[in-house]
Order: sequence, then structure tokens, then C-alpha cells
Amino acid sequence: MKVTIKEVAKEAGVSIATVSRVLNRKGGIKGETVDKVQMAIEKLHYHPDLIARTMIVKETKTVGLVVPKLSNEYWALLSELIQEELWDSGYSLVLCSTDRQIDKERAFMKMFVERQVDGIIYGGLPMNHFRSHEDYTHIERVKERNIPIISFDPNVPGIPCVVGDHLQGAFDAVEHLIRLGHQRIAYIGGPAVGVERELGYRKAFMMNGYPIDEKLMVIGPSESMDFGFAGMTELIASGEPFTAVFCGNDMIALGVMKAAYNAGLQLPEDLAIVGYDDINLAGLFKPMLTTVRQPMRDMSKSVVRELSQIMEDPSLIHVAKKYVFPMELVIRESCGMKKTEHHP
Amino acid sequence: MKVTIKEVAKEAGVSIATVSRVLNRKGGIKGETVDKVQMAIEKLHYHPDLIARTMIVKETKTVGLVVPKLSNEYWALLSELIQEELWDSGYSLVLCSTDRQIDKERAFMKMFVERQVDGIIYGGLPMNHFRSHEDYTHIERVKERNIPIISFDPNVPGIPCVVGDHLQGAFDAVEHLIRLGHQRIAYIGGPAVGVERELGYRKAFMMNGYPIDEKLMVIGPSESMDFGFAGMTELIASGEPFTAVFCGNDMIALGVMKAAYNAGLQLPEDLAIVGYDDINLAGLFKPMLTTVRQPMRDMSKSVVRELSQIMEDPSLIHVAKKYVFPMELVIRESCGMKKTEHHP
DNA sequence: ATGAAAGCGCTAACAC
DNA sequence: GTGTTAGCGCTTTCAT
Repeated sequence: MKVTIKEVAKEAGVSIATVSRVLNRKGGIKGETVDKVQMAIEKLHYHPDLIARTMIVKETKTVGLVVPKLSNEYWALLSELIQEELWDSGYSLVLCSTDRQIDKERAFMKMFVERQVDGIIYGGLPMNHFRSHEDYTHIERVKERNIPIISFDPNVPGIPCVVGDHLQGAFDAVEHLIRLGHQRIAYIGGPAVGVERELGYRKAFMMNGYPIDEKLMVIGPSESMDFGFAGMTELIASGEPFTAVFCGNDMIALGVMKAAYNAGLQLPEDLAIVGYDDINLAGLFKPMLTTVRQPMRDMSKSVVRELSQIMEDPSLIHVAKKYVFPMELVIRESCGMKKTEHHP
Repeated sequence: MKVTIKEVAKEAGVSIATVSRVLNRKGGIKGETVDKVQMAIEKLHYHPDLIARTMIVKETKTVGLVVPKLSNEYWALLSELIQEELWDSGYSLVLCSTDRQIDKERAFMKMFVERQVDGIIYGGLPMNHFRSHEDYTHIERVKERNIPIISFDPNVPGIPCVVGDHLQGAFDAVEHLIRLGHQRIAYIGGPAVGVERELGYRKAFMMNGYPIDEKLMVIGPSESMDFGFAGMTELIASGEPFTAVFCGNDMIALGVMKAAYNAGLQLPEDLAIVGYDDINLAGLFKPMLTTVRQPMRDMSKSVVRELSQIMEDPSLIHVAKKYVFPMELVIRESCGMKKTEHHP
């Protein structure tokens, strides 16, 4: 049989209220009594029932996290960091991976409210995945219920967000390529990594007065290595000339590298590549990947800090602050050497 | 204010018992009444409170998973697969990453019992991480409380386990190397990946009557790329000759490859490498990694199936069945060509 | 076919 | 300082 607070009380010869008090360190109790209770707890191997507690204090000390995919270093690392931060703040993590299925995302949200999670970190699909605003109601619904929610990376209007400045990051990456003398730069990415990177790409061209060749843009629904491989293979087959490619993320870049090797290209001599995210793998292979680093640690610390704040004062959920983090271009080998160089 | 079963009852003009009945599809209710209740539920946007329900039915529909690290494709993939399987069976996943800290592992277990998870999947540290049997009591404690628990991969005595046959896997890998003509084969691995792989390595040598040069064995506490890199670098520096290396896992193998390249070695000409796990990345780079594949999908399906069974009938926890899965050697490029070949 | 009422294990007034 | 008691939102006998 499960041992409850009652047994402890009897064993210690006090009332259940007293036991509850020492459990919650309320103070105002004789040291002697505290000892008696603690002895009883030890003796009976008593663990308080968090579920019963929740019924009264109305907090589960649980937060839900939604990510699109776990078998991707970026999201795996994020989940790990968040779990750690959360644990340090006394929360457990209920993890849900949607595999990019919108209806799963909805089901998870429903589960979160039924389970009474104290807060939600939403690392789900970017809004451009949803056909209409109406598709986004599962988020609204949560907000209406005053469940603290914060978005990580997808920029969700109306709720607080911690996002990276991907327009800037992509801009810097492409600008770097342009400085290196490239003009025919391909882009392989798409909605799965968000539209900002494509916009940053376009901005760099616009700012430099270069035309964009839409034939060099491979936009697809995925963010995987396989997508990068397929996209690159197709691009090469098209015969369209290009000397560099900017990838929506590092996994795509890895796929692109493989396709380039397959086609007999020398890297970085024949082709410059830049990725995005700076996952661990990025620095591993030759040529080591030039990429855009996201300050993951800072960002995850930030989401849980902000979420905690909202959990403390739920009214804060109505001020949809945005925290945008700067991205950092990490120059390694995959773009080769500058073709021209001057010191001003 | 939160809408409870009471409001629904009033709205529908029935008692809360009736509402509860339609909620749980108990049957024996007039269709008309069911409709009334359902209308009320819709109208009020009622969601049942799973927490309150739990107090009575004593199940949280929650299972806890502990893994050593999430930022490692192997565990990330496993977590993803398990989450998926669990969800399909109606369970939510509470995920905990220990970062290989034993005290964290203990704290998680404690949390699991307080939170009344219905079951636990333990993908924690192999027993050789624990100094003594006494250190393993957190597992025992859980079992004593009759909380269904099953181990994934670490072979934990006394509880059901789903494990890979790593002794066989490692044996096959090293045997392959030997068949290819190698005799000076290094091993880079250690307790983090379990001892079975080392034993498989030794077995292959023993069965072939070759001596083992302990100087070729790099045993360390980690399973990361960095460890592989450092271990390999050190091994090369030692001046000890060798023509092949068997790695405890693919991440280590990747690190080893990098170190080999750094040292100016040609792969696979100068050095044969075989990894373990067959993570996605394994097939990506040149030379594509020969490795040992774990049937992850089958294995994760199996853990949750077995766990479900124990959750249905908790007495099953006392029969510590083991499910051992065969490993499969995947031959790619990193070992080069056979030096001799005959067809019998 | 439905309602009334007794808890589940705990916390939080409110007494003494 | 400590005990008594009223719930939290739900499921489940036991009546009717």
C-alpha cells in the first residue's frame, strides 16, 4: 500500500497539518516536532504525492515543450539545454516532437491544457506552414486559457518570442560570399527553416545591386541532409552556373557537400558553401563549414527565464515581447580564400 | 475561472456523475442525455482535469525516460521514436537527460515516483559506471514500489531489459577487419558505450589466436567526437603502429576520422575504421563509414510494448526478461577493399 | 438511466 | 505551535 501523509502523522504522533508544514518548510514548528516527523518520513520511505498537492496549489511544476524533430542536432541540443534549465528551476519537461504534423501539434496543445502544465515552450512550425490564420487557433486557445506560453524561434504573433535574427544572419552570410567575389550564389532552404533566411539572402543581393536568379533558389519543405543532397543534385543537373551556395541550415549544407563531392567538385575551390546554425558537426569535416552561429545556450536560458517570469505573473502573457538574438558568422574553410583583399 | 465538471452538469441539467459517464464512455445512458452533455461541453470549452482524475484512477498516463545525453544522434533518435510510440499508446513523455551525472539520475528517479509516472524507461548509465552495487539502489527502490521499469540498453540486473547484442556486434566488426587482413587493430571506446564492445573486440582476437596489444586500447569515459579525436591523436603520437581502428560508436569514429585526416592519413588506404550505431551521419562522408547497425525502430517499439505489458500487469516486473536484438554489420567504404578474397 | 455522496492525498484557513 | 476541517475536480459505489 502507498504510504500517505496520514501514516506519517500517526507514526510521528502529530496531525497531518503538522506533517504538511514540515514538508513545505512553513516554519513555526518546534524543532523537536520537526525531527519526529522527519524520522517518521524516513522510516516509512514516504514521498509526498505531487498529484494531490497539485489539486490544491494549482501548479504541476511541469512545462511542455514542442519541437518539430528531435533527430536533428539543433533541436536535440535545444531540448537538452531547456530540460537542464527547467530542472534547475524545479520543473519537469514533457517533451513532444511533432514530426511537422500540424494535427499532432494541436493534439499536444490539447494534452498540455488537460495535463495542466504550468507553461509551454513552443518550438513548433513557423507560421508560414499554416495555410491560414485559422490554423493557428491552437495557440490562441492556449493563450486564452492564460497558460503561459512562449515561442522559441518561430515568430508567433501575439505571444512572447525568443528568436534569432535570421534575416541578419543570412544577410551576413551572403554578404560574406559577395565580398569574396561570388555573384552566382544559390540558396537551398525553405519554409522548414523559415522565410527570414531567404529574405536575408535577397536583401544582400538588393543592397549590392545584383539581380537574383530565381533559378538558383531551391525552396523545399524539408530541412534534412537528404533534402540538401537532392536539391543540390538537381541544381547541378540543371546546368545553371553558380559558384557558391547558401544553405538554410547545416544539415542541408552537409547534404549539399555530399552532392558536390559526388559530382566531382573540389571544395572549396570549385564551390563555396555556407551553412546555418553551427551545429557540432559543422566543424568536423573538410572543408570545415563556414556557418552562422546561434547562441543556443543564451537563447535557451532566455526562454526559460522569460517563461518563468510569465508563470509568476500570468498577466504578462498579454505583452508579447520579442527577444531577438544576434547571429554570428563563423568563418572557417568552406568558402576558401578571398579573391581580393584590402586594408582601408 | 476554470470550467469544471460541475458547470457542465448544470449547463446540461444533469448530475456530475452523468457527465463523468459520458466523458468516460461508460454507456448505459440515453442518447439524448449524451447529446445534451456533449453540447454543454462544447459550449463551455470544457477540458477534463487529468490531475483530478489521476487522484482516483491512479494512473497519470505518463512515462519517464532517462537518457545520458540528448545532443547525440543515437539518444535523440531513440527519444524521438519512444515519444512517438508512447503517444500512440496514449502516454506522455517526461524526458530527463542526466549528462552522465549519477546524482541527477537519482534525483530524476525520485521525481518520477513523486510524480507517479505509470512507468519508466531507463536508458541511463551502464552499471560499470557505478562504483558499487549500493550505488544502484535508486533503481531497486523504484522496483520495490512496483513502478514498472524497463531498461533500454544498459543491462541492469533484476529488471527487464531491451538490449542490443553488442558483444556480437563488436565481434563481427573486428572479425571483418581481421578478414580484411588487419592484425594491429586499435580500440577506442570505454565505459560510456559499455564494456560489451570491448569484450567483442577481445573475443575476435582470441578466436583468431592473435595477441592483443593493450597499448592499442584507448579506454576513456566519454562517447563524444571530441573524445575520439583526442584518443586518436594521442594514439598516433604514441608511435605505436596500427592499420585499423574499431570505435565504440559512430561519433567517436567521426572524431577519429578527423584526427586521421589531420595527421595526413589517407582513408581508407592508410587506415581502416569501423564505427558503431549506424547513425544517419555515418553514410554521409567520404569514406562512408562501415559500422554496426542497431535496429532502433524495432528496439524502441519493443521497449514500449514490453513496458505497456508490465504496466497492465505490474507483477510482471519481477520476471526480469531480457530482449536481446541482433546487430548488423553495414559494410561501406571506410575499410577499403579486401586484401584477399576467395569463394569457397 | 441517473443522482447522491463518499472519498483520492494533500494544503490552507481557522481554531485553540 | 499544533489540531480540525473544508475542500481541490473527479470517479465510483450504492441507491433509486
